[in-house]
Amino acid sequence: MLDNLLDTISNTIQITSTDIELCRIYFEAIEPHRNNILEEQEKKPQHLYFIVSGFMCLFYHDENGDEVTTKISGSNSFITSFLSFIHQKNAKENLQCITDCELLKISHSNLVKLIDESENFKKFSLIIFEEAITSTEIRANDLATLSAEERYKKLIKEQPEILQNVPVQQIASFLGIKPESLSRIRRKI
Amino acid sequence: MLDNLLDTISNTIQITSTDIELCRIYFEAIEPHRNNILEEQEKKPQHLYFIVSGFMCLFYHDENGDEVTTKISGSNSFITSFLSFIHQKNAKENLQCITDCELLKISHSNLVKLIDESENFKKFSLIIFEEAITSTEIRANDLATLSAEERYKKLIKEQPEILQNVPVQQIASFLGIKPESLSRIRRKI
DNA sequence: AAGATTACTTGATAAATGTTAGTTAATCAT
DNA sequence: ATGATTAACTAACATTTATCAAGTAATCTT
Repeated sequence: MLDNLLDTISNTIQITSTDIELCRIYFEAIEPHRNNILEEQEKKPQHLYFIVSGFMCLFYHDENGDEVTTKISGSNSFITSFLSFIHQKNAKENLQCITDCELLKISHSNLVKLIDESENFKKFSLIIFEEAITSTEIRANDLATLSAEERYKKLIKEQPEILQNVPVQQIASFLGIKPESLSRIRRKI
Repeated sequence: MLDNLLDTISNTIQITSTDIELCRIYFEAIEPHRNNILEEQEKKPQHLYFIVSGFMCLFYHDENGDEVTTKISGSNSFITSFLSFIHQKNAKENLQCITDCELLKISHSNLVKLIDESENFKKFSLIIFEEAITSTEIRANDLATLSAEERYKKLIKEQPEILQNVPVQQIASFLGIKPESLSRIRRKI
């Protein structure tokens, strides 16, 4: 499991054998099942998660109690309520497993230690958070400028695995449309 | 002009007379005219701006060359291409004056100094950046869950001054709709 | 395995938004 | 000030998306 993490990290930055040892110490492997909620809305996010295998999402309940999916991630990516995690404030979203997952998690305090002990991880964690923020900006701009169909096509192109692994309802919510509309778009294409 | 800045800061954190002195040193007053572009797409953002009076926006040119407005701000708020500014990378947006403006600007290197010399400003700048990110998240969620009319009503409620000061085209772009649709919504309400 | 529940699809219709084009109003340049 | 350009509004029509209701498929529970 750790190998996936190390591979992903080394795709972005150079890491030393000490860094590898630090990962071994600070990351913990867990294998939660489908539908498990690992972090909750209105609570401080405890961990940053690396997805070795499986799919996870962030969602919140709106005024009507409906679930709104704000992020969907698959293998070899990091996920948490990023901004809330960084500042250790209450999260606005729940973090949930969409499928059974193999994860590596690190607590906020251990991440602080890790960053403290390794300049490489300092750099790397900045990149992760930066990417998370950038992807939110891109989501906003896509919602503002693309039609539902264009957003769906873009999703297929960029993360095709999502189609086989994530329920239509969640994909629709993430795309900002109703499940019925997504059904229609899928049939048409 | 500095008073507006100091008032705004002290709404959020406690500041000392030393802090006030630091502001005097590091912030520079400028009065750019309507339509002036202060920071450009594909270049490193040079400054963080505090709007004493006037309105500013961030926009980018999409594939078709159309302008997409991603942020509109008025008096007593901070604006720049936040993420790019923080990491001193090329901006994805232009920063433009919508009206004639009175601004206070601080360069990236001076902000670093300011943060270094005052724990209060360190805290405060974190809050500014956090708010910028949060507002992007809210924009994305609004675009995903609200109708054009609901988004417009929300904008009226939260920033009514925008209506009198920002061209319809830019408001429409920010709301993710066509100017004609916004015209219709305005007439109806 | 059988029934109950939930997820997905389909169809008919309504509502919202986009498109095109023309008109009026506002702004700009000389 | 005047004509030229740009912005905003309006209307008719087209397209997209939502809503409601029903049917089928998949999953869960016992």
